[in-house]
Amino acid sequence: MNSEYLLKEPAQERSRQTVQALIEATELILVEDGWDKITTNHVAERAGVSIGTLYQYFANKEALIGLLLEQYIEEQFTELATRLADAVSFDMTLQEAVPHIIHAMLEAKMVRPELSRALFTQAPYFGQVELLDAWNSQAEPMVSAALAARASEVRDMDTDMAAYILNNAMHGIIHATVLSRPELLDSKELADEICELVLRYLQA
Amino acid sequence: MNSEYLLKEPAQERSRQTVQALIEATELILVEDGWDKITTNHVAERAGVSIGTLYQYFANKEALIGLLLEQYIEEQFTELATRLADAVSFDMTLQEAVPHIIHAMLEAKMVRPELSRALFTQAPYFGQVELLDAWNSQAEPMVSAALAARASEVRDMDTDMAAYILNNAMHGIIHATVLSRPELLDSKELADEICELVLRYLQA
DNA sequence: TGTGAATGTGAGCAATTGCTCAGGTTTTGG
DNA sequence: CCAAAACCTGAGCAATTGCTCACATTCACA
Repeated sequence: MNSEYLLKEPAQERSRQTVQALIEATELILVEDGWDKITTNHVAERAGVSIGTLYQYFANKEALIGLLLEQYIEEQFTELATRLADAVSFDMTLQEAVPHIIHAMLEAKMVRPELSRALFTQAPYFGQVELLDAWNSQAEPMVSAALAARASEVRDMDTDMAAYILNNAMHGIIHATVLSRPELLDSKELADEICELVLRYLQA
Repeated sequence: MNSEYLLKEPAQERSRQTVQALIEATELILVEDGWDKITTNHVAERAGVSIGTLYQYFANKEALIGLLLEQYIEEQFTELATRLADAVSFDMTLQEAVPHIIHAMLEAKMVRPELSRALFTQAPYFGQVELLDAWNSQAEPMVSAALAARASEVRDMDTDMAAYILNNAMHGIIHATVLSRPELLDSKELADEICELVLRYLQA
């Protein structure tokens, strides 16, 4: 718990569950009924909680969605980080490491796919651009640093620009796939082709 | 005029202008005040038209946005098609043609950038996935065919898959740039790097 | 010039929204 | 045990929403 989106920190276990119930109700309504069915009254009712209680922890409707998003993005990020830590080590060659990374990213997107999809199809991006920026401001330097560290294996390049390109190209592909071709997400064909794109871009 | 989003076809010039005024008011409100300020009353008022008139041509709020989107996407598409027809011919090599195409796509995105941005940051994707699919169902076969026609210049590949990858990778980059780094849109650096990505992916 | 079709009006309704507040219940800690 | 803090309740208000309908105006054209 603890977030800029919370009006006050729940101190007891009871209230911590209340807040979580509210977030889960928000998610459920978003996934099942869509963005414009998310109303404070509706969320409170679905969470089995009074509307007054909702307003003790959330300043307004936006805060509710803000916290849901924050949690989702953090989950995605740690999900990815875990898989990377498991599968990638520095004695791998670039040709070995890239497929693992691609695979990890595709797998991360398959966690809670309904929420992934709902977020992208239903949510107005209002206020989310900053969150995407926040994601990129974490991911891009990591990629850039990784590329710099492997300078001997890749062509001479502006690693910041390359990280920007790779990051957004991959997101574009994955994003489109989640939306329109979810069945492709765990296909070897797609993963292989993304690897091709990335490796060819990097190779000397 | 004439669209599935129109409740009835405006027959006289007067009503054609009314419908256009409503669409423009919708766009103005979206760009200036944001998605959730688009209310039928508000749109009608801003268009200088009675609310009753609005409901003679549009079944509901969604139709209003639907038509705006339809017009925007068509505009983007013809914009791109024109630039491509102007700049790309078949006696160009792949290395010559690709930069022109990239340039055309970046330039197309710079038309009505405020609307581009507003659409992506403000609009719930509800009902837009189909429109993106529609775009892709036009663009992907074109790219795929172009690749097939240049089979001698590119590596052996599944041209459908390659078109899918390239299309969405490019959109991912351009999309992110419109949102967070609009000043990069007409930079040579970005265009060059995208060319590098595409050409390296295609080359034998 | 007259008549029907096309177009336009706007007060206002039924429903919904975000949110408040005065007061009740539960938990904590001394 | 008890008081203060933490937590919870839900009726209901002010504002807004999408939308209707009875009626007025303008147009095409015979």
